[in-house]
Amino acid sequence: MKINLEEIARRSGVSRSTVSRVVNDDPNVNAGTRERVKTVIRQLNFQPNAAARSLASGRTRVLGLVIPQGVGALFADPYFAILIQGIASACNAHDHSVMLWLAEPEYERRMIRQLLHSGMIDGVIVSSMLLDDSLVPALIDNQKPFVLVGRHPSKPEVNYVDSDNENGAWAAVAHLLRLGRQRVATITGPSNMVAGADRRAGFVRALRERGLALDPDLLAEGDFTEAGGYLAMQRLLPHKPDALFAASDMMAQGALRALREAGRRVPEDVAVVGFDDIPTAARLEPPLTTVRQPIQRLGTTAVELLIELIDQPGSAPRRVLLATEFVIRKSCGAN
Amino acid sequence: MKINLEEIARRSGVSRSTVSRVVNDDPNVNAGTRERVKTVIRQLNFQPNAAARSLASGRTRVLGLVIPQGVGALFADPYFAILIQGIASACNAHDHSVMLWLAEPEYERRMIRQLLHSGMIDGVIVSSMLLDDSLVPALIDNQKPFVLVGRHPSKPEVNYVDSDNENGAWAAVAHLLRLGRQRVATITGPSNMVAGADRRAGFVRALRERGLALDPDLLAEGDFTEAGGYLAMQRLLPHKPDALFAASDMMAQGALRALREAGRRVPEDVAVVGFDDIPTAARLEPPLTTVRQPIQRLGTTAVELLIELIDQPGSAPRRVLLATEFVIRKSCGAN
DNA sequence: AAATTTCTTGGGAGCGCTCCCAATAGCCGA
DNA sequence: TCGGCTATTGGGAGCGCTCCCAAGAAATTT
Repeated sequence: MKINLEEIARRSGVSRSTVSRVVNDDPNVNAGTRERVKTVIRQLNFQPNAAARSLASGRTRVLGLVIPQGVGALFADPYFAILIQGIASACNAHDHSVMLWLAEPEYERRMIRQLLHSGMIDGVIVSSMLLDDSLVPALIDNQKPFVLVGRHPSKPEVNYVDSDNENGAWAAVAHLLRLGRQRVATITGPSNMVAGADRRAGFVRALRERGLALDPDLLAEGDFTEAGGYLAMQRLLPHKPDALFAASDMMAQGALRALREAGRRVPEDVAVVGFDDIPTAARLEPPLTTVRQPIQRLGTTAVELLIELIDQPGSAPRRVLLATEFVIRKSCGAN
Repeated sequence: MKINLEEIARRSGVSRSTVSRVVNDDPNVNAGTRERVKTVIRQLNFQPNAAARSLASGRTRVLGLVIPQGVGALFADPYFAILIQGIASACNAHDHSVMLWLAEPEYERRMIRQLLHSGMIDGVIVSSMLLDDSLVPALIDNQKPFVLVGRHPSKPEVNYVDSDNENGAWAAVAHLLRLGRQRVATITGPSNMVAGADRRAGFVRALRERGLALDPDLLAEGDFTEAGGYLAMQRLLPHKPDALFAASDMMAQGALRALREAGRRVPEDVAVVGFDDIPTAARLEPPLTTVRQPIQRLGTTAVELLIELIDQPGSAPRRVLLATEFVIRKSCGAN
């Protein structure tokens, strides 16, 4: 049996319009009528048709989530899983749904067209990893509301949520220096990702504040993966660092493996600090000192920002930096 | 400027109907006309309105993906990330989209209503972990096409895709026995998940085939997490196992940690085999022998099955078991 | 040459909802 | 008692598309 507004209306002796008002919590309905209609709705388990609704209203209550596919390797990092969880959870709480788009190069053109012109979604959350993403300009040109998870360096007018990567990194490195470490090395993220650049900036600033110069031999570029961290650490080893700041826990894990193989003790010979505080960080050997970033809150905040943006188009751009937390465990040699 | 079928029709000198035919690749269009229309469509970057389309046709070309929220801990396992990737990728290839639903208990009622009655999606993929899921009966009652990722034990009529967990586990344990191990222990998954039960069944069968009885002291229940594996191993240690089959790599990782702390050498004192072949398995200490399951293909297969099911409702239920692959590394003591 | 079939096209009738305006009923104060 | 208010309700007009039927043109048959 086909059940729609009209059917509910018939069964509760009112008009389609009144049922619509009840469904949408319009206050202009008599309290008794409202109850009567609601009862019928519950009885029939009625749910208004989403397509008809968005066709008539122009809103879908669906948010798009775009995640760069990259190599599948990136997915080994729990970061995305937790982010997705935060986003989905906030969407639930705000009665929205999430549509997921993995940005695979071969589908990108179609993806952008769908995102922008099909009317499927009201706004987009972009987990922005790459600096040269063609998606952001397209979104701006087409006035599609969107929020970046991760700061965007060049366009000042975009809305974003990010962890305070620079200060987080700064705190970690400052701590290592305060402990008396002399040769602090770093494994950075890829240079084309903002998060990597920001953490590196924090590293540099901490050195500067102590009057130390940046020794290029003590800086190795990684790719946020375990394997990348392992290789980077092998490049650093000949230069005898006595401390390491790795720009992600996955890379720190790889570095620990390289150190172990080389017979260096952690933290005695080399103190190690990571970034992220992924679930396994506390269970590494030794437990990893790290900078915790609130990944889940990154997601919920992005959703809230985006929904505001959809409700009030043209409001001033908003940028949110969430504080990180320095978590001391064994690997830095001070607890 | 508002651009729709009618507008494209006007600009290319044909009717709305003809444009619709072109958009939908209907063969009944003159080749010349088709080209003309396509040119205009490309020029204006036209994308048909999704809401109108599904309102008129009753199809949305959107698949729902339901993942049990559980404790966030589950998300630390790369399994879901890879599965999502497989599903999203296959959806792209078939010109569908994915809508993501994390099954949080407090939203479950609304979720089920939306899933079933809002017409938002054409079908559902359920990453079925729990035996007693109330979603499955609801889907059956409402004739919503759906596919389970993970075998369903009780309802024979449901469609599912799964890894061949039992044979995979059997192969691993048979290998350990063939190497001459006498006291093979296992850390199982939670008893309310089918994958856990199936892997345990494979373990038992391998023992039986060698005429060995199941020693309850050598069986500990875990929860597919690293921490769970660690605790389970501690319970097993007093019973002096000389080999371990862990029902997931994450649990194997925890077990390795417990063994290391207890001063047991792997593989000399205890040979260890995991299950999954997650990206980090090869980088554990020692590299983990494991049963690789094709997680990504689980996802793509589920999508293909579901789309078939949507196109041909009422076809015979289909069940697919994908073969696993035994991957030998250091931790089992034979390579 | 007429009749039939095939190819191609156009237009009407919805799909189920929201939005707007008009209509009715009930209420107030003068 | 009457005009003007407000509270509540009903119904028409789309939103942009698909589906179906019919019509004309072109091609084929007899």
